Amino acid sequence: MNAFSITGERFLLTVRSKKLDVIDPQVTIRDVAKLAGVAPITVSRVVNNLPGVSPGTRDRVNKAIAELNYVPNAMAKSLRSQQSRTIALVLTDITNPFWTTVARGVEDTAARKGYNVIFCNTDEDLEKESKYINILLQRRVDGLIIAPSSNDEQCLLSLKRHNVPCVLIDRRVNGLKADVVRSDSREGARLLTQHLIDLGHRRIALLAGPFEVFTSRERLAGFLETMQKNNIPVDDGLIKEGMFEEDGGFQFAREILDCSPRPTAIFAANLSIAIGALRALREAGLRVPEDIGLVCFDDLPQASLIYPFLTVWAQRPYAMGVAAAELLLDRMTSKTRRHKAREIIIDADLIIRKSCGSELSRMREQGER
Amino acid sequence: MNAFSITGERFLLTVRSKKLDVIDPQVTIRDVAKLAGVAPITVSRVVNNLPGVSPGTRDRVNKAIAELNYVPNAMAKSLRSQQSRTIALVLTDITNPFWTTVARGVEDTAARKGYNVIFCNTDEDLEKESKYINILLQRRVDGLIIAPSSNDEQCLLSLKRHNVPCVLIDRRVNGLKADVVRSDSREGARLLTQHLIDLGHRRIALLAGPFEVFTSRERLAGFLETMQKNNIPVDDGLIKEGMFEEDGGFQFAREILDCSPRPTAIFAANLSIAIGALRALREAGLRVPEDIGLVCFDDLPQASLIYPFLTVWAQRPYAMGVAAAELLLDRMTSKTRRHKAREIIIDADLIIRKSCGSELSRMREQGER
DNA sequence: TTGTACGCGTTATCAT
DNA sequence: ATGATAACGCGTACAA
Repeated sequence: MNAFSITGERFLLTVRSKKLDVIDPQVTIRDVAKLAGVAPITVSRVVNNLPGVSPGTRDRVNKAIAELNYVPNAMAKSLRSQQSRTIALVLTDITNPFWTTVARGVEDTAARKGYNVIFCNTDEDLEKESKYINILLQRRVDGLIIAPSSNDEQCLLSLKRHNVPCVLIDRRVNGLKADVVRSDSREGARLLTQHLIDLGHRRIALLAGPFEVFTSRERLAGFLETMQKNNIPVDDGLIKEGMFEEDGGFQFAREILDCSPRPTAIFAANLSIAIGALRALREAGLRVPEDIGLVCFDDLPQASLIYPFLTVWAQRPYAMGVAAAELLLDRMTSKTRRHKAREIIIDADLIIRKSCGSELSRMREQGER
Repeated sequence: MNAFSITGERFLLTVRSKKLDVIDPQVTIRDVAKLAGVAPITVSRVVNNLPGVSPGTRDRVNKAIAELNYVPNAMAKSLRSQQSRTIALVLTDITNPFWTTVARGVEDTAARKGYNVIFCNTDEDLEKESKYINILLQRRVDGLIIAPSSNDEQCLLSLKRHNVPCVLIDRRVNGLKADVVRSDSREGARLLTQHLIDLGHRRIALLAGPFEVFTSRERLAGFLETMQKNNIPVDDGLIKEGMFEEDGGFQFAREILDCSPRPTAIFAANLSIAIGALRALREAGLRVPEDIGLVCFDDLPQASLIYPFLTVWAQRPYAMGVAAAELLLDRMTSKTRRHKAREIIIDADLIIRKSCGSELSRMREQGER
């Protein structure tokens, strides 16, 4: 190697590059130092705006940086500093408008504080989830926000073991003491159910999400509580457990329409399910709310326009994303990693659009009794 | 330091950790090696499933890994291997269903090949864009997929300079020779316009996106071409340039409704604009398509249900995401970085939902002439 | 104000 | 089959 030093550093550099099979030579802090005639550490000080560099030197260094198009290597920096300035967002499906908006909240917040976001879709699949977590652990993400796809705490425990700050979003995991940002699903379910009951509905179908998921159980609980409180018997045949997906909503709505007496209203556990159900209703020639009531969780910005009839429990996914990211960043930067788990409940709104029960459905129901 | 060696490595390890102010000691390949009684490189071989390790040794190493909960450090690996196994996705707004779906396509494809995805929202803001690109350059992402927010090639040139493979998605940048994955906006605009014309419309308003954006110009071009081809004069007052956002659509639609004679149809450059316009139309008490025609770019999975009246040019964002990721990964892994730029055009479909011109609007138009 | 020496956790290279 | 050594690019600790 020393033989090359006669020809100067640039040549040596090229040789090194060839060995690594890279076409463009990586310009390192050392190259800049050489060109500016200073030590690497001085360049480091300039790049990071640290004190202790004379204006003249600073200038020379900056010129060298510009000339060489030097871009600091964040990976090397991370290796040294033991922080990647990266967080991960693990959710079920970015395609769902709810998660999309959460993601935007997280990214905005992270970016503001100088963090980048890696996102992962688990599709509610535990295997994918644990695979991702493993990878993220290897990546040494500084923290992660996750919507756990089940109650299995295994994956999450491995995060704890490795001391990776973690915020659960939207869902709690039973028995796991961890930070959570969510909205009050039980309360939402209570209000939606009560709304239907107030409109005169008694036979109400629940198209639920997977009970493996906390949020889903909460919605079920809120529904049952409220039915009970109003002394309305619950027909188990009208409770369907499925994925938080459109196809399930479609399928179940169909099945439910075959029940007799037919339910006069449907409570969909989220918007996807509601949309699927809506498809089935249209197919059956039923109008909402004239012929059958429909309420659900989640909203869309354009919902008033698109679904002028749909009463919803509108969570605030953007706020949830922001809150989760802020809590996480807080955990990451706080000196002490020992702390009590926090649970942040983000407000949500009951948005009542048109009455979901009409005279018609009320009459029909009375006839059924 | 040597003083501690009497007490064994574990203690030494703890001491080091204290210095770094980390609670949980980082378990390194060396710790595993010590415990298994082998050299670090041997552990490396086991972890990476390389040959040249006897079954017995492999076993001992695996046991040590399990006991210590060793997780390889991907940053160190990256530093060494000069690849981060990370790609970036830079788009305007993940909240837009079109981009959401692109993102999903990209992530699925990347994950399949062992890459993670960092996503960034530029909001069509050049400053944000170049800031992100700079950060991603520092991060040494192995490649990036970007929807450029303008025709400014500066940011992108810096990518070229540093030899970072890059695929443009949805939009070309004039004068920049680069890989692109997009759909044929001009053709889509032609077909949508012709569709309106065939229905008898002659006064058609165009609510366009920013002409700074390639896609937007293409849609304008297709519109103009088709009008011209049909010998229909174009009223400049009926062409509005705005963002690809709902509020603009709302605003412009209002303005356009004040024109006299009022246009009989609206061509919205994307779905957000169309939704905004729809709001304005409803406010004005106009129904689609009975009172006014409306067509647009982009579709939603549920569109048939939600907008049973809306004729659209349905691009295939998922396929676009997949294609972009595949092209990018291909560029990244191909030995030779010199190549001709490729342009991949992803099919799209004209989805005609109900007639967008009715007898009513045709009659009104004739009366106007 | 500026520089030297070393270590962050891996792996390529070469030697045994 | 296994290991010693060096290097990836940067920043801390300490010295000058």
